[in-house]
Amino acid sequence: MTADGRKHIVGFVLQGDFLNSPFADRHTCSVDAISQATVSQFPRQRFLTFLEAHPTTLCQMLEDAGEEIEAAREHILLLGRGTAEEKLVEFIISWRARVGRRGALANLLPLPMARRDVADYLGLTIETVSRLLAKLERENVVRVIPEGLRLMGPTERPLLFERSYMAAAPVNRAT
Amino acid sequence: MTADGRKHIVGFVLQGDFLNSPFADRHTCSVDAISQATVSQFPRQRFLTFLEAHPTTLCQMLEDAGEEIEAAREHILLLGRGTAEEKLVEFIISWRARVGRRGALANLLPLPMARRDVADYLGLTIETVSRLLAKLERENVVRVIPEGLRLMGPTERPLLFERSYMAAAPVNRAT
DNA sequence: CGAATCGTTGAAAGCAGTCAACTAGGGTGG
DNA sequence: CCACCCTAGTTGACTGCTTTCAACGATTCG
Repeated sequence: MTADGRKHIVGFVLQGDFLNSPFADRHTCSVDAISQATVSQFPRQRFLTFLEAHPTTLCQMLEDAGEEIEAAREHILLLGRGTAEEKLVEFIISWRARVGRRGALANLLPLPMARRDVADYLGLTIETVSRLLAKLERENVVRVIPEGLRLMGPTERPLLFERSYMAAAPVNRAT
Repeated sequence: MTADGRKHIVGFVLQGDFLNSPFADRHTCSVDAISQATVSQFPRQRFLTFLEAHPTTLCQMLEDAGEEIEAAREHILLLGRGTAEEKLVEFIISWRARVGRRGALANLLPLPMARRDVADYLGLTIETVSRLLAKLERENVVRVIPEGLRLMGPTERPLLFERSYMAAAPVNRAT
């Protein structure tokens, strides 16, 4: 949250996700549970000692961190350059990709979080989210049900932000 | 970049910064040099072997990654919830904090990047950036000069987004 | 039943984007 | 040397998307 009360949600956590870095000297986010949750807590020093002795695990964590950075950049691109509708659609698609891995029914997408949370995650207002969901429903893309969404079209719809990359500029190569 | 040509700049790199993760199997961003640059390239496999043998360095990289995630979240908050003016002011302040460490003159802030780059970093248009700079100049906050900005006021101005944190919701504690 | 919260919908306002014109500086070639 | 072009940057007028403000329906809980 900002000092003046504006809130932003950084992400939604699923089973097995780490909540923060073992190096951070203070928390920079708060965490709210929106459904039944079990949290495992590791004493910092013992965890660090463990990591020191298990470089493979350490590598794994670094790799995960890299993926998180990548995801954050994707989100930055979305927040900075996407329209409200693109933001919502992208959220639906990526959320489906995440919970889909966990064996949910293909066309039934649970939305355990409130509209307020979706809005705060996408940098929108709840009214805009509500309106856009209504719009997608009119276009027969989704059906809004109390527990979440029923996806009507082919769920294979590609991400709007399929990216293209420019060739990197030539650089001086050093040792 | 998005497929349809919209661009977003993830960050500006200064001396000593790493460009990407040793684990990423492909590049997800391109890099452009906006001034004289020297780039050090490490062969992946040898670098990984080196890391494996130096857990301290590995820890350091993980710590850096954590800081980068933190910075990305800060940027996400800014892009999602800030007004255009807040974005620009926050950029000026944080940019000053970064180059200031490197011994630049206190009130002279170089802006080696183009307006276009600032706009793409903040999710704005060049016109908006230009207008806001003019506005800040009218308000005697900065003076726009060809090489960058001259900061007029006290440079100690606090970040707009000084954050406040909610108490975390109680959770079940596991082993 | 009343209160509170969540979600939806409508109307109006405002901020930033789009389109366009203009200036200034730098490089190129005649 | 100057005409020309190209790019970067600035400024203005207008549009439009999202927010804001407000009212209303649905659901839950005491």
